[in-house]
Amino acid sequence: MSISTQPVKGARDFYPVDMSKQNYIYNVWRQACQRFGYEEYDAPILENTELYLQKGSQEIVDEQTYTFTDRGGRSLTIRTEMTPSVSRMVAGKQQQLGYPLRLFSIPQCWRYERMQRGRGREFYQLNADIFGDASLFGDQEIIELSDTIMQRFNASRNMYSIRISSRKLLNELFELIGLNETQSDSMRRVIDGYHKMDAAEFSAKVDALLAPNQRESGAFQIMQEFLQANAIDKLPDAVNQSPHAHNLKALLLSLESTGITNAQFDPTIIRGFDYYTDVAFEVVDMDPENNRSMFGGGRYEGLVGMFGGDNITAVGFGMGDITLHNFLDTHNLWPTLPPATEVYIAVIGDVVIGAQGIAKHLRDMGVNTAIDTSGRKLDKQIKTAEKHGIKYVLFVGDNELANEQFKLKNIVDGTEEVHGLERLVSIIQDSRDGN
RNA sequence: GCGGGUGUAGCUCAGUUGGUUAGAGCGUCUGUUUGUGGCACAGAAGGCCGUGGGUUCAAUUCCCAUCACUCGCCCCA
Repeated sequence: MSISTQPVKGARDFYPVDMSKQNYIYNVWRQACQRFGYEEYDAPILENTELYLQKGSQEIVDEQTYTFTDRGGRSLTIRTEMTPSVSRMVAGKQQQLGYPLRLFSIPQCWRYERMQRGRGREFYQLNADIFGDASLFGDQEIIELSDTIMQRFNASRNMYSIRISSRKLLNELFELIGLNETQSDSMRRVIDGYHKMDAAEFSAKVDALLAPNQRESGAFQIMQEFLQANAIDKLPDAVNQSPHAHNLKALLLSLESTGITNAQFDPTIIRGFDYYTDVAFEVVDMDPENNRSMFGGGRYEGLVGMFGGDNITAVGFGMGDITLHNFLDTHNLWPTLPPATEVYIAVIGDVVIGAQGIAKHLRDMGVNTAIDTSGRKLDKQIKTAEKHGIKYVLFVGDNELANEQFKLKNIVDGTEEVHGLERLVSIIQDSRDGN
């Protein structure tokens, strides 16, 4: 019985080809965030389990996390998301950090999920947040950053849609029709599944959670009217003039004025996380084959305050790499990602030491260079270069070393050129931005 | 938690209505080619047919169990 070559269930191996895709994603994320003035941070992958137990979410910790007891008897949990950690960090140095504080990170996270398409257990998730800016401009900026990232992945506006809602508006509505805490929770769940049910099922579920007097006072009609509002100006009269509705209108207007034409009000946006308190949004893939919510975020006002000290409002979003992979796959948006190695030196005969000198020379001139010291036959050396996707092979033998003229072969188009090293380096440099 | 599918060569998969030495393509290695890959030709290596049990003269094939992988539903802080 031999040891399995498979990674742990739900975990991922990144061979070089996969890693270059990951790095492409990380680079787009990082550059977009930095362009908006966000600073990178990181936190440990392990946290005290209590960090995730704040909302009485024992069940979630038990069933969907990697939790274990360490040698010191502490209960630790591998992070399932970054928001609790970053809130902890901000709370820990809240007097020293300047506000508004813009932070981003690309953490590896783990959830003990049941496996299915588009859902592994290990994932990487961009997290970007603004702390200490309560204005609507913060919400706007976070959504604009999300959108910019989609644009940088070469998505066009008909490929995705930004759906925006407001917890506070929803709560106002619940209050208006007289729902208590329990009823509100149930109602949120019904709304969350609104698109998956037909009218009869919906009315049955709503009826089930309403008290008779609420039913008579027209609560059902108001809910229905609200959920059918596919634009912000179609809200029911009852909440149409509320300050939260005004905020949403202002937000949508300002987004549109920055060119984001694919943002719209969507009353069914709930977000699974219950720490969101106000504006919440989701970015949805419009492809009929992959029509699903990809990522989202919103404002959360209570997390930093949990650690004692002052509360600090925050707005942010999280974007996972797996759903992004699906998006780039279905819309065919992956660019060609050449390997970092630019030149592969094929050694002819017994001149490895001389060839190493050439390799050093190339490296000193800024060319990423690998050398074949295997002593294998020339055709095998070329084949290895091809297999690794390396564009150029440089041949080094006795003659070349003697007269300092080298043959550079372009494996992609088969052309060959013989020059001195300086000239060859400039050819390589010229080809970098081209193909 | 519920339901479906699949386990045969490094990879993708055939196949055996139960019967001697188990098949293909791709890949790998060798050679044609002792200084030039992709094409072609010739050859080679590589399999407890997932694991355990049962039926049988005989099981990779049929039956049961088990494990692994996989897809969908539920869930998704």
